[in-house]
Amino acid sequence: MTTPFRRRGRSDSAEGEKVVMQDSDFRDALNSEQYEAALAPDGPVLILAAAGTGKTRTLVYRVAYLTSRGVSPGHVLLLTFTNRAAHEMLERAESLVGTRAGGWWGGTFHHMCNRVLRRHAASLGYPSDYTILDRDDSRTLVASCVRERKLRNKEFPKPEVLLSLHSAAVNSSRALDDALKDRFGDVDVDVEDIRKVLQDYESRKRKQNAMDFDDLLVNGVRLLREHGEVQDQYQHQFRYVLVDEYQDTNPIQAELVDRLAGRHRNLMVVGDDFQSIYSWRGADFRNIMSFPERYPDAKVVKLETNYRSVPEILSVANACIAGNPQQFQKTLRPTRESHHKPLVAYMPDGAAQAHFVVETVRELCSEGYDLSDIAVLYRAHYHAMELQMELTRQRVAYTIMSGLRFFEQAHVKDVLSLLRVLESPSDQIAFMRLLMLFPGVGERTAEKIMERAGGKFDALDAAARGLVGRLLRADAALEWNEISAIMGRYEATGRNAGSTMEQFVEAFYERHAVNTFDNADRRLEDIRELIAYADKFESTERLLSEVALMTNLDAEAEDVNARALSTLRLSTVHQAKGLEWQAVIILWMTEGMFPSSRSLSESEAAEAEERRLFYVAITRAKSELCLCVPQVRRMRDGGVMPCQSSRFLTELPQGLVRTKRPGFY
DNA sequence: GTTTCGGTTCTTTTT
DNA sequence: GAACCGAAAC
Repeated sequence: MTTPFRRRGRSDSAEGEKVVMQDSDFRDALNSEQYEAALAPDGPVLILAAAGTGKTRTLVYRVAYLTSRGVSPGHVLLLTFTNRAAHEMLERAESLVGTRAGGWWGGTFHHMCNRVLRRHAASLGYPSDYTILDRDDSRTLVASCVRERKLRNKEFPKPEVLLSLHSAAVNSSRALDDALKDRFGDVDVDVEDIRKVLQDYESRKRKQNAMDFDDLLVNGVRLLREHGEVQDQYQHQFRYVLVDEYQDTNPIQAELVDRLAGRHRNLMVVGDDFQSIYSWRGADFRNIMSFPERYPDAKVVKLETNYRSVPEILSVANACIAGNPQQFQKTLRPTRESHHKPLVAYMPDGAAQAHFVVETVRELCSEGYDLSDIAVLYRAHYHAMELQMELTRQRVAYTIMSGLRFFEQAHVKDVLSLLRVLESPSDQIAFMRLLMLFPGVGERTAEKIMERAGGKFDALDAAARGLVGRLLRADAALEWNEISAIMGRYEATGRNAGSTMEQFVEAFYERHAVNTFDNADRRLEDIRELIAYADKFESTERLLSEVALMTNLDAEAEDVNARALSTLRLSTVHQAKGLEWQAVIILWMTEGMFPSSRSLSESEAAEAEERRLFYVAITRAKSELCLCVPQVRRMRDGGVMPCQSSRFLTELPQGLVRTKRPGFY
């Protein structure tokens, strides 16, 4: 699908030079639906883009269109949910238009807020060098609040639960009570204690000048709401606001968008209510449903022509989603030639499923597909454990979009904690983490040391470092002194993150890792990568905030690798959103697994969301789709649990799929 | 009183 | 794998 002007954008245009695009360029590159959307006049626009209908393409051409009309890049804001989506969009737009990077404002909601808050933090009473807490940091902090209030009996909810309650309340701007009621119903919980702990959490974040992911959004909106002059500034700046995956916005994000676009009202939102799969983190697809009411003059364009999948796959997708209530009606219209029907394979158990997948992958390869054309998708990471072992045994190369993100791994966080301490004296979480690396220091001792240091630790202050050394036991103090020397040199090296981490690893962490982890080699390899990565940043502070927000970085890096190295791709359905493969295999299409029984028990609306998730999974496939249904689950204790076919399969009309029963003898 | 170690259990989805 | 728990070790 190379277009003439994309090549022109790459080769003919010098830096910053604009490529003039004419109406015929757009007509040639877009179908009539896409054309109508991309060249829509000013004002609010809602694009309902069903799966595989060229949504990104349309947005990219919208940006090109604006540019060709002389809109300066600095006046365009492009919001997406993932870093990957942002990169893809900006890259494609750049290659089309020929403008060099750095023009448009583009990125995730969290990035956008961070960028704005760094500039205006003072208005909200934060210093501009606030730290960002990732999920693990937040958990640690909540756990510490619980411990402090001596609530550690079994009845009290775990930190994760407390956080998700808090987040649910914050993201949908509701009272904690409502969130509690949703979660626990009439189960007896101590509301007061929960409230107190969460208040402690809030005040400790403030004291440490830290924001968690939710704070970035909440404070971003608060800044605009409470400071008219700041809101004015950005409303003027962003003459055009484009939002991708609008169906996944939560109320805070929707407010942010409304405010930013409030002046010029050139707001284009793109989404597909069928693909709304993030309600558990506050996303509300009613945002997209009610867009035409909130913007009565909105132009609505539907993209329904599907370029991705063969008709047989689209029939299954259309049938699967038809039963969901309250959605915009859209039907995927195929453009591709007819192919064979999707396959439903019944096998005895998980082991047979793993075998079957390997076999199927080999067959597909012998039919001419490359390994990188194939993906295995599943509802939850643990569904793929057995398959991972089988792939390793059979030497099939695969990359996994893992559940544990690169920057959340213990060893990476350990090394980064040194930088965090150096950059912000009030970062208690990082200081505690650093202390606990030393022998004989656990939670209690670390807390005591921090108290003695006055709740702060200025790593650039030799006296403060000396004090900590004296509070450690002898063997730990020896090691501390070496680290102390490295901290002392930090300023002199020009605050060089890479070399500081390098020294830290050499003087201390390498030994520590070997003694702590059985796979120290691999972890140290990660750290070397981290050190190399750090060199790309102009300052340590930039590195740290990027790291907190780019938890997905490895997935992106791996994405490139997988394509280059030709490996099979394993991924959750959530992480596969926005991607496509020639062949898709979906695991564990059984009741309890997909739909997940856990999520069904959470809320009434869960079944509809699981069905949308299944829809997302199916619509990733271009030509081949295979659904696996193991008949039993073997439990750890040796027990056997019979599995029923997923309701998403049994409710399909007759005749849409082929069936097969491999592995039965 | 704390830390550390070994064994056991259970895995949703993410910025 | 990692989080949790109980018991041994410091």
